[in-house]
Amino acid sequence: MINLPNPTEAELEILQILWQIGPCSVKQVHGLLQEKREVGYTTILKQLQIMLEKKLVQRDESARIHLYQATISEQNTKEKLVQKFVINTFQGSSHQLVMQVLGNAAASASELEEIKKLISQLEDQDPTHQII
Amino acid sequence: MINLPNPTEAELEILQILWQIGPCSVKQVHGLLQEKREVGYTTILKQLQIMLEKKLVQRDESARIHLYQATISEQNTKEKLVQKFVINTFQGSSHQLVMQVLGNAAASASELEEIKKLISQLEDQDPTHQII
DNA sequence: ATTGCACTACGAAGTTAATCGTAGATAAAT
DNA sequence: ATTTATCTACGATTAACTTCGTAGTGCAAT
Repeated sequence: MINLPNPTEAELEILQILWQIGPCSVKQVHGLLQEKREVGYTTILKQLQIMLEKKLVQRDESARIHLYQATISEQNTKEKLVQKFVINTFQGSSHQLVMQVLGNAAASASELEEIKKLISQLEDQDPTHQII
Repeated sequence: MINLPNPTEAELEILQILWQIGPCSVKQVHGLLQEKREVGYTTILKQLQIMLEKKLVQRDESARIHLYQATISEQNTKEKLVQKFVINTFQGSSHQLVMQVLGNAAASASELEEIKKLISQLEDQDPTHQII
């Protein structure tokens, strides 16, 4: 379990697709991205090749059309990205980040409900188990 | 009120200092950063000059030692950075981000208390005022 | 078998970020 | 007035990201 580099912005965009859909051909990935923005086919091909070098994805070459799939998990990757973001932007205080998000881009009632539920669960745990 | 570019990582590091301390000389900024990591004096000087071009900071040149201060507010800047991060990483769902942070890097009891208080306030507002 | 299509490989260019060295200018100290 | 220390200005370098064009390869269809 070596530590792979965090994905870049463009790489993350591709990973989101792979996480959602599963193993994909270049054509598939390109097709889905194309719906959002103009981008060349070989651009995506090259990105996937680079991601392969970085071991962010692996590929099945058994068929002529290679299939790519993510080697890093969505959950774990996002955790790391959040962690880095919190350090850069909020000097490590994830609490500050939460307050920011809740305060400004608030949530709908049902979403607040969900968050409250999660907080209750957290409070039921060992209260000395402070992670922040 | 033109829209300035988001600060880069290195720029944000400097801005945090300016926000915290107020107007600073290059020497001051460098001194504080030096406590955290090895970095050359002219690196910081150059950064501040670039940030000046980008209008992220302004400077007082009346004395020989120039004093730099942020032109963009901490609150507004962080809002934009969070927004961009949420789009890139959580496809725009800030709710997902909050759940992630609360779930993984949980908070201390007092911090959860604070968050709960904020949620109550939000719930007391017009419930149709959904922003997410 | 030949032609055409779809896919991969590879190289190259354009950008932006980040870092630092050298040189020049100003003030302070002798 | 020289020398020394402190700042600023500017250029150059390096590395990473992103993008795409061209070329080559192999399958498929005539």
